[in-house]
Amino acid sequence: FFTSFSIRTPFSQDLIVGIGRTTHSVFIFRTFLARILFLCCFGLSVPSFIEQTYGEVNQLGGVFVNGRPLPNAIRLRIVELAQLGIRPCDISRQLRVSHGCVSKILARYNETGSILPGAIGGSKPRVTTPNVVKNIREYKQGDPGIFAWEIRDRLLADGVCDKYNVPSVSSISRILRNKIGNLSQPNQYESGKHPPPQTALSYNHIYPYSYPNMSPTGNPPGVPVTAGHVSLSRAWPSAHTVSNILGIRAFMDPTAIAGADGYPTKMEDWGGVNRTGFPSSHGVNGIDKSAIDADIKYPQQSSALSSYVSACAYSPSNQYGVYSGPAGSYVTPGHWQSQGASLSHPGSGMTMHGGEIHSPVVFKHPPRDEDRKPPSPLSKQHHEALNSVHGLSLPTSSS
DNA sequence: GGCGTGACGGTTGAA
DNA sequence: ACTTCAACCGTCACG
Repeated sequence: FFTSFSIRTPFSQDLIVGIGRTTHSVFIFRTFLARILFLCCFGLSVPSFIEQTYGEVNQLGGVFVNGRPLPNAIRLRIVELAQLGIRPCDISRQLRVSHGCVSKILARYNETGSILPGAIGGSKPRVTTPNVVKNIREYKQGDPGIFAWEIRDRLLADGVCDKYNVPSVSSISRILRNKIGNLSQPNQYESGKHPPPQTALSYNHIYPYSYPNMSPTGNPPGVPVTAGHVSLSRAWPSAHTVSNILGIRAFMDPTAIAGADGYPTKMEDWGGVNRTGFPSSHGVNGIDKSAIDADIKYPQQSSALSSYVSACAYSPSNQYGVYSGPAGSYVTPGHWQSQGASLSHPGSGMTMHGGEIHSPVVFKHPPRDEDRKPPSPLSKQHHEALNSVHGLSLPTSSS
């Protein structure tokens, strides 16, 4: 079979050699080594070179970076072409992106109105926020014999949590064990003991961030620096307590008794834990740094895509690497800027213009029937318009 | 032949 | 500074 691979010099665009039948990392790697040798010969730094030139070629001859999202420009193009009535299979061939990817991007766009990929990496917002821990502590203080499942029920009943972000019973048990300690035991050993200074640290010693609902003292409103932090954490039972005999770490390890305030407030007071709750943290003002970064790293990208970029989850470094374009170089520097694409979202009826990268636009809208109807066959005018606008050579027959 | 879907190998970033 | 882990990615192959 044939394998396509790319050759790149630091001074030129990639040259795609051959027509791909399958991805063949060996050739990529061989080229990779050749590039390193090349650069070493010219005294260029390898690291900067490495970060720019990895990538693979798919069966269609398109270049992609495994694990990384397609550039926004390509994502935008996929949506544009779909709106012009081009079938996904034709888009796939035209842009040399796998049809699975085209399908996925279009499905996501129809659902969310955004062309952006989801948030990559990170962790789910924690459910054991300081407020939750505080309530758990109060429940435990009020009823030292309360069971974890009862606490869970009370968190729900009191509206502290909803069914989506209520901690599991095991989480509550862990909180009781590690962060609250055994409240049912009297703190008979507390008197006269002074805690290590580090136990009194507030959030901001470790998480010096400021959050909208966080007071300058590092304590969230409504979560005062209370007994759990001060008195409970400073109970140091003797080595002869049942807890110590049983080897419960919370009593032996000062760091395990940080108390509720030991939590970072970064994720506190999440309204919900579903993934769609993430976006605002990444892009409070719609198009955030991430999108801008992406544009910087993909100079071929269009500023017009901003209008497709909702404030959805999007990690700042979500896109990098080299998309030298597929073999056909369907994306060339400057092309996107110059196309002046004026595109309307089917649901929003908005018109897209270039140079509006800072405008936050959220396209979330209920899917409409006309959004999902099968595209009408391309008219000749459509073809001509598309060719003139995008510089694409579209197939004249639909299949 | 078109398309939805899941496995796969990969990246990312909070914990 | 490093590791872990669960999110995401696009490709590929299958039905």
